[in-house]
Amino acid sequence: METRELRYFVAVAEELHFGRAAERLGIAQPPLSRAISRLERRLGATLLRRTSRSVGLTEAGAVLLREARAALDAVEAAERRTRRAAQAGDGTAGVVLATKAGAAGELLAKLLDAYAAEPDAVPVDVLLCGIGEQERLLRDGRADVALLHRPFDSVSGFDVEELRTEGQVLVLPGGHPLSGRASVRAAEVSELSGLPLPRWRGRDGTYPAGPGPEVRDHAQLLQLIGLGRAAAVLPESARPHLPGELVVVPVPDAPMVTTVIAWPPHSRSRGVAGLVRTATRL
Amino acid sequence: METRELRYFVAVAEELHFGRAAERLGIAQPPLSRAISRLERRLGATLLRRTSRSVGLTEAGAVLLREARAALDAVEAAERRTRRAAQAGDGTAGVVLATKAGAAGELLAKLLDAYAAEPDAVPVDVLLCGIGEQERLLRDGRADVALLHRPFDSVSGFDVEELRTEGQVLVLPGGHPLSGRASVRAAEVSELSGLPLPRWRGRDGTYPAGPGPEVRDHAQLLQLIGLGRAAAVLPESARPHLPGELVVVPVPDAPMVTTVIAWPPHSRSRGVAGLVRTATRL
DNA sequence: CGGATCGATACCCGGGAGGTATCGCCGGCC
DNA sequence: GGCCGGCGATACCTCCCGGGTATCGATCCG
Repeated sequence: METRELRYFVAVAEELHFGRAAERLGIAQPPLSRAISRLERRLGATLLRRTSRSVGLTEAGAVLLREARAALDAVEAAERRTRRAAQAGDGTAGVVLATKAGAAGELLAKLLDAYAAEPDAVPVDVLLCGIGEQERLLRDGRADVALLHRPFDSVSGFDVEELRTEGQVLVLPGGHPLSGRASVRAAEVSELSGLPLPRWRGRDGTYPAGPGPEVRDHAQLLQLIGLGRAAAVLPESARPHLPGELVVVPVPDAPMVTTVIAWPPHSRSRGVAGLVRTATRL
Repeated sequence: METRELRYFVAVAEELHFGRAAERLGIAQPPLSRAISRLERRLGATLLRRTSRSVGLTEAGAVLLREARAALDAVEAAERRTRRAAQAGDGTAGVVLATKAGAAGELLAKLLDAYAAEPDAVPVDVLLCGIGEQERLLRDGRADVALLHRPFDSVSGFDVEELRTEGQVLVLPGGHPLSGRASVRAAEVSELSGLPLPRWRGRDGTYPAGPGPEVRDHAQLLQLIGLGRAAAVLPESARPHLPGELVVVPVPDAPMVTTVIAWPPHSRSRGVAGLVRTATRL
């Protein structure tokens, strides 16, 4: 199977419409039809169920869609990482580290400082990204290593080292009834009088249904809390970055948050290895 | 990048010789040269350093070799899993479970029994394989799920659920001086009088250097122990399968062995999901 | 210095990727 | 019910590129 065929198939499987898929691919519809037929013939499998009014995935097609996405990510990653390795001169190929904007601030600073002091350090590019974006970057090669937060981020398919585990705290606008409490139970948080929890943007760009304001990053969230329009449960380490007018109450029975450093399993380049070693010794 | 180009590059990078690589690929040498040049031009990277007498990898070439292998595995897996999903009729696509021959016997039996009793069970093909082979099978799509033993098998890049943790025991021929002992320390094992530990075959087909017989599977090993030519440290669960003339002594300070069920992160098909669910409930 | 080895280059051929035109099927609509 | 419009498949053409053979040029070796 050639990657072109996989790209074609993914386009059709996502659009469920040959015409639109062809347009998206920048080719005409007939070559696309032919390519898919040939793919089906070579695989000995029916991938799409077509009536002349609609297109649907078969069981085998659904399998190929999942697998093809993973394979295309891997190919794309190969291309990107090679390009990067080439353009930085031999030996000094930099490393791209992805991290959530507005989280893990002082840990990141300590890591970068400590690593820069290592004898064999290579340049590190830091990529600040939105919620849930790191997984994607790591998979398609735009990043080489990432700081993730379990259980929020999926680490599935990556090698990880745990760096730190911490509890969570409830962040409230000043003057809220709960703001004087020494601690709050998780159950109480879900029924906060008048203060809805925010809805984070999912990795597909949509928001889950329900009440609460739609939120894309920490800055937005903190502003909303300051305005008395929301409350949120965040890892303890967010505390130093909070503006003074917000109040913090520990939530002892909220799930623990573990910060991990993650990298694709096969890519133990010198830069990644050094960064991971430094991080675990922090 | 097309998979053909990746295959070509991997062949040359492994052989470090255009002629042999071309032969291995079943094409002539000139098209191969051209294909590699074009790949380099498109990537804007020098992948190979050629003198007319020898070929060597550049930094970027080494990166591409690692990444290309992973990408080709993913493409191959996509192809194989799709073929399998297609040939079993819709909905009842079977699952291939890889496990080490001669290990995890009764756990496997219990798992298969329990899963077969589930209402939505699909057929399970069991693939008995050699040491370290499961990782490969899982990566290139010949298997969908595997039973692995940490820390012996690498689980890097897979999703896992832990099933059982157990200690290890020393297996000796009857009549050996240590055979009467209630337990042995790990340090003592490495200096067993006259009984070398076996050398397992690595995943590349070679054996590590050192004394001790070369061993490929458990049957061979047990026979050698019976002949008084070797001793071995094995997980406790191997005990019921041992022939009567062998003696077993616990090694309390040997590393614990964890049996895990592992699967590729993106492939949570119905069959795999069910199998994993059953396994964790065992 | 001549031969052997090996990658690059030159040149040719055929298949396949891509395009346009058109067909056949089907659902909806007046 | 018949006509139209949307959509995927088919037919047919073109041209690029993957693959082949012949040969060159460099380098190492005897």
